[in-house]
Parts: sequence; structure tokens; C-alpha cells
Amino acid sequence: MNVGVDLVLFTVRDGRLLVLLGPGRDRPSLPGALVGRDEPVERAARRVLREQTGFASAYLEQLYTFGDPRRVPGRRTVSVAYFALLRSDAAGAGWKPVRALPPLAFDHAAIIRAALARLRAKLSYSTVGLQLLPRAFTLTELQGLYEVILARRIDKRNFRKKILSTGLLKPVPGRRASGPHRPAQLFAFRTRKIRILDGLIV
Amino acid sequence: MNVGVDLVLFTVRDGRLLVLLGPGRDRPSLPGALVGRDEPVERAARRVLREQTGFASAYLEQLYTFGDPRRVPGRRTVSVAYFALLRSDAAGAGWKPVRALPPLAFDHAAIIRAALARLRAKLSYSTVGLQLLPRAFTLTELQGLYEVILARRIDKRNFRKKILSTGLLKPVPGRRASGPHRPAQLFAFRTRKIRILDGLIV
DNA sequence: AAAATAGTGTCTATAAGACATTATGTC
DNA sequence: GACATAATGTCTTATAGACACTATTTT
Repeated sequence: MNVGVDLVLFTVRDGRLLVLLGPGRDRPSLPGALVGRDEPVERAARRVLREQTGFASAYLEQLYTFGDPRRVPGRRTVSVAYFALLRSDAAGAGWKPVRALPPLAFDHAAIIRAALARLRAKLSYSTVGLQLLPRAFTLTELQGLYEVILARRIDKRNFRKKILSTGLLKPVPGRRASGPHRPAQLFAFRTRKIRILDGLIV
Repeated sequence: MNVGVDLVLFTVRDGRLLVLLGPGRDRPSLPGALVGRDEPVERAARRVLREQTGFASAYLEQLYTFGDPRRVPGRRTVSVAYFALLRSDAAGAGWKPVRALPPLAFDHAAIIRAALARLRAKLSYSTVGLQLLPRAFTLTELQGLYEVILARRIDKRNFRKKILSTGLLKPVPGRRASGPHRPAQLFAFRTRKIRILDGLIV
């Protein structure tokens, strides 16, 4: 029996949540590979990340294992799905908006649905979201990230109150201008580590 | 490559959280089996549940896939771990208290740790806990369940206030007496379905 | 009547959410 | 100086948590 890994890679660009797809044979498909004979499954996921995106480090977590014998034709392949978050400066082609995906190979649409549900849930009680932004960002950008992923509007004052009250952010020198108006203060996370919060964010 | 399933089966009896262990060759081990050639992974988990516990139905959910090549000696075996909850009238031998487990085979201690973490987390925001109690139970029994799994004391008045305010419980005819004192009202869940709650329980 | 668990309410502190105006740098 | 986004506070409502006594049935 084959064991493979499939990766759901998310990033946010221009206010849209994107997922990385490869060409596939017939329909577009998630980046993936078979797990090597002596390779830990987790390492196979990191290998796919590195080889197919060029990113060495990213937030990567195991999502779910898909084990229906008919999920792919040919030799039976159980897939351990991972989901990963990349900074928005992630380059290149193959990124497609989650809201308008074409028909995908195999059960990859179901895998993406599961990843999206996980991402939404985690955004609410952890700081995984920081993995999707560049090091310095404005509060408006951070709020936009939450709005895009959660697919709803958030009150600006309440958002800032809450996010600043966590003490996770610090202002960093510099502003970001984007037009004929007041430029915004840049912020960064105090720590790179992902934290679980007592209360829910937003 | 082999693909197997391992099950972490929990129940609560006499105020203790128990997990089911089989004899194993050397050390006790979790119930498990290899996934059949044309068998969905999930179905393999249900088969192990049925064959090794006699229970046809129980709450069963996929936990995590353990894929280190050295996790078991011999032919490489990736294990998809599940966790399951059984009613406290689950009979028979092999049930061991989670708080005092002997050394276990393979990586099964790590699998149980992961299952316990998942159980604690889910208890707080879903009604999975109902799967561990008989159909009718007293509020004291329900509170005891939460206290055992979360390993902390809970205020009786706040617990009752909160659990009743969800509207998930209904009183059922009958009382339960257990000594020289007032007997307790029996309750049951209004629905068998597991629900996700907006707020955290307890 | 003694024993022992069942059952109940209030108050305080904190958090969530609704809501509108002023500030400031760019063009 | 016009424009456009940045930045900021208050009030109301709901929830969490601390806390102690009375009720009831069995023995």
C-alpha cells in the first residue's frame, strides 16, 4: 500500500486567500509525493514543501488522513494531508483563490475544505494567522487577514482593542503609506512562536 | 508499506478514566489491526472496535497519524490512530486507569497522550462527554465526569447553572439513590447528536 | 433524629459587541 | 486644502466565577 502526503498551502495576497495548486495530469492537484521507504511522514511533508515551493520553513501541521481505497485510481494510496501557511510574499504561479477553485483531481477538493475549516477554527484561538503576514504589517492588514479568512466584517475599534490587549504585538519603527492619506503604523509580533490564547480572538 | 489503525478507547468507571489495553506480545498495547487491501481506513477502525470490544457503535474519531519509520520493529507500519468513547457500562477486562499506566508497546504511550489532550479539549466545547455516560444520569455524575477528565474541581452551582442553561438536558422520570440521603433526579440528553457549543463548557 | 448528598441565588468582575468622530500625512 | 485612511472611547449586555445554606430521603 502506498502512503503519500498532500499539502494544502495557504497564503493571502491582495485581500484574497489563495491555495497552491500544481498542474496535475488531468485536473489541477495539490502538491504531494509518496512517502519514502525510510522517510518519516512528517519529513516527507517538509520535503514536498521545500521541493515544490522553495520554502524551507513555514507553519506546517498534520490535518487528516484520507484512506478510502477508491480515492485515487491505480495502486491504493493513503494520503496524510498537511496544511501549511506561507507569508504573503510567497512568489510564483499556481496560487488560486480559494473562493473560485476549478474542479480538482481526486479528493483534493474535500482536503481543501477540511484545511479551510481547520484554518478558520485555529485563527480564533491561536496566533497561526501571523504566519500569513510579512514581519511588519499594519493593523488594517491584520484585520483584513481575519476578515478574508473568516469571511465576515469585523469592527475596527473592537478588533484593535482586542488584538492590542493580548500584548502580542509591538509597534515597530516605520509607517506604510498607500495613497493620499495618513500612513499607518507598522506592527510586528513580539514572538515568532505560535500561542494558544485563553479567549477567542475576534 | 503497512497501514494500520490503533484505537484509544476511553470509558469512565467509579470516578476514574480508563483506557482499554490488549495483552500485546511483550508489553500491553492498544487494540489495533492492519488495514485490509480494499478496506477504507475508517472501516478498519470500526472493525477493530467491533471485534475487540464487542461494541458496534461508539463515538469514534480520527486522532492523528503516526508515521515514524522506527515506531515499530519489522516491516514499516504507519498507524492511523483513532479515539473512541464508550459508555461506562462497557464490560470486561483490559481497562486500565489512565493515571497509572504500565510501560506500553511501541509509541502507544504517546498515542494515548495525544488522545487525552484531544478529549480534554473537546470536552470544553462540545458534547462528546455524553458518550461516556449511560442514557440517564445524575448531574453529580455528569460533573464527576468533567472533574475526572479535566483533573480539577468544579463548583457545583456554577456547573449546574451552565449545563442546564444550554438546554441540552431534560429531566427524565426516576431518581437514583445511593445511601442514607436524598436521591438525585435523573437527566438525559435531549439529542444523541454531538453538538459544538458557542461558549466553552466549564 | 442523624447522616449525607441534592438542590438552589446573588453579587462582582470581566469580556464582547454596538456605535461616530477626530487626526494626520499625501497629493 | 481636499482626500482618504488611521486612530481612538464609551456604554450596554452577557458571561464567568466566587461563595453558603436549605431540602429531602434513607437508615
